[in-house]
Amino acid sequence: MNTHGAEARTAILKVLSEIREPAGATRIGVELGRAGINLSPRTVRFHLRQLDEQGLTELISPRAGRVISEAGREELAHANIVERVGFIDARVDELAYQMDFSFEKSAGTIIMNTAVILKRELSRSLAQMEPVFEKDLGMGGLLALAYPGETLGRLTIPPDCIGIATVCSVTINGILVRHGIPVVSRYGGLLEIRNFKPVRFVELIEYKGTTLDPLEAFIAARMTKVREAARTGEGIIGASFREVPANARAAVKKLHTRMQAASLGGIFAIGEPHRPLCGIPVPDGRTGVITTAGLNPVAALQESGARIPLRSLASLEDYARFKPWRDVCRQYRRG
Amino acid sequence: MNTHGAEARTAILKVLSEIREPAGATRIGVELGRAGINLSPRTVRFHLRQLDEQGLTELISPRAGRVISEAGREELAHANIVERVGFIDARVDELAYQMDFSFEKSAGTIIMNTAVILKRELSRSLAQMEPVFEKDLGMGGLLALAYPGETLGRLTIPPDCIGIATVCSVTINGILVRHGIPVVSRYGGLLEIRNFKPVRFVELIEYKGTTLDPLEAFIAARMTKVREAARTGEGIIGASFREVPANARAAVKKLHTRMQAASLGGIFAIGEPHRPLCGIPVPDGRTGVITTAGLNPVAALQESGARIPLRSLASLEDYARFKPWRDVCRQYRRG
DNA sequence: GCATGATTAGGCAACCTTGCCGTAATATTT
DNA sequence: AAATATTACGGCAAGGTTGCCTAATCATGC
Repeated sequence: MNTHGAEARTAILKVLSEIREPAGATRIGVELGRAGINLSPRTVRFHLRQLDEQGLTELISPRAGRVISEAGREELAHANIVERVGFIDARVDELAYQMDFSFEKSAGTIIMNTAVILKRELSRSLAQMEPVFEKDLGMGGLLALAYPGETLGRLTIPPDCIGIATVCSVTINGILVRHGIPVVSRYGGLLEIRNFKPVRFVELIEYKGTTLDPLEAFIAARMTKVREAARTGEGIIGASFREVPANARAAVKKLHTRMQAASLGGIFAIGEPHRPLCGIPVPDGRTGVITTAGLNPVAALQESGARIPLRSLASLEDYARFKPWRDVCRQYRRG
Repeated sequence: MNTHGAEARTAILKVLSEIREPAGATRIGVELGRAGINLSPRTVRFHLRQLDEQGLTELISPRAGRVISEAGREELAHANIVERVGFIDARVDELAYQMDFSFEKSAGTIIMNTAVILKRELSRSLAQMEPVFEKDLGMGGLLALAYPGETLGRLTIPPDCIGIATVCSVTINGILVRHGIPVVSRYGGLLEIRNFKPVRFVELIEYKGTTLDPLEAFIAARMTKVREAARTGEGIIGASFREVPANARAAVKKLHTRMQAASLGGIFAIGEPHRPLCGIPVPDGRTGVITTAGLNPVAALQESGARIPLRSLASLEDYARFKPWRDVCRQYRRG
């Protein structure tokens, strides 16, 4: 990406001003990556030196890196940066960065999706969702219900309705990132499965190029066949495609085991380094990872006819608020 | 885009092998652009000379350009190019290139979208669609119906159903391209309108990064407010965002007038060179163009409750098959 | 207090990208 | 047929991008 220089430099200034502490080229490079600007650390250093010469940045020490100078802030204020229109990838990274679930404490925040159904539909709805959890086609095995007047993130449940919260698969990003594994969320899509195994993606939308969550779109458009998938092992479910560094492959597998222990397992497949996974090519040095959509159980509901308002990547929520799906279902049957 | 060199060169070879005639750097650059690889003519020449040196291409004459050599074909066969997964932008360009409507003859093929409704719903459906055509929120004013057993592209109308064909806004691309104006289809989205004028895009999906037509997704997910838009002038309609060279701005305006004369007017707004249009930034040297979705009338139907199978970018169809919407509606009322 | 390891910076070199401009071959017009 | 216009090529130069490698600096552990 030959990022017309000046552009790269303002981006660097911006990062530096947001970090608020000295940073080196590596760190800055990572932050730039979040904004969709991919530059090697060396290139960042190249530009940093020019910024130094212009007096816009200052070298603190060859250990700490640089900070933005007063002149740099000035410059940044003048350079009117056209803000991006709010594409989903930004939100994904933001939420993944904010969540703070920890295995050690088995506590913290995770990212959730929400849906709202009518109170009188609850029994039928849980029955629809059960097989999806049973066959592990959702994101882990947790579920939360919210009653009228309660809130799920910024959503308040209206009278006669029930809020359903599922764990969003972006929670996986959050966990990986917290363990030092950078994750790129590439596509949301529809995954064909056969014998409960992934076969190929039939539709894809790139996170980078959409303001609407792809999974939300696919489910709202009723393009899934989650019920059938849960019943027969063949069908079409929501899934997303991520990329991790090839050398982090083992670490990801290990973390996945721990996630499963916390009922947060949602990794459906991990590819080989630089090998296409389910038809999706992977750049050199990276490995593809497929995660199942947290909304899959809700997709099953949608398929059964109801029109359900749903929101993926809704907000952060406390891990403690979620319960194993079996418990939720059992509890409801009793009460 | 620092296209790792070798990659650029194989891409050039591929273009050259598909063109089947001598071509210069400019021509090759345009073709590369279609594949999402943007290189300046000069850069293409740079690589061409290297290909010459490797004996993979051959200079015919400094007027005609180059051809691929036998060795070049060999090389190309070895370089296994991972084919892209079938993103929409490719289909857009393909269809735009294939259609051959001509103003002079007022005949030829155009690109259509299809939808299928129940026969008994026809009357109500036409009534729903009328205001949308009336207020010019669709793509032009043409419409075609197909009865059971007839076909629309590869779609055969089932018993008791009626097929509805509308003109796809990609037809505009086709017309512009045929008049030498290269068009880039950037986003499909939802456009907020006020007072029948475009205000801003509320959702966007990049054509380059999706396998599902964005408009199809938005309409199927019932995110439009076309009925309201037609009734009150305020609402949310399907629209797409295109880019044309800044210096073609006048030519586009002129062509739009002719399109309107052929009932194919669908350009909703043309921006200023390099100026953001409805919140979307435009690269230097280009101008933004907003076109209304051909499916907007069908979106109005969908909003009214029915669940309508629809397909955008369905196929080519003869211009003669379409009739002015007023005629279609009148004819149906009589019969 | 000193060795070790991690992190950062920057020199060097190779290569990619591109604007500008002059030259050459061919089409088109007069 | 000659003049003009068009189109393509490639030299030149400036600048972006990046891998490789070495030096400086700081935290940490012995």
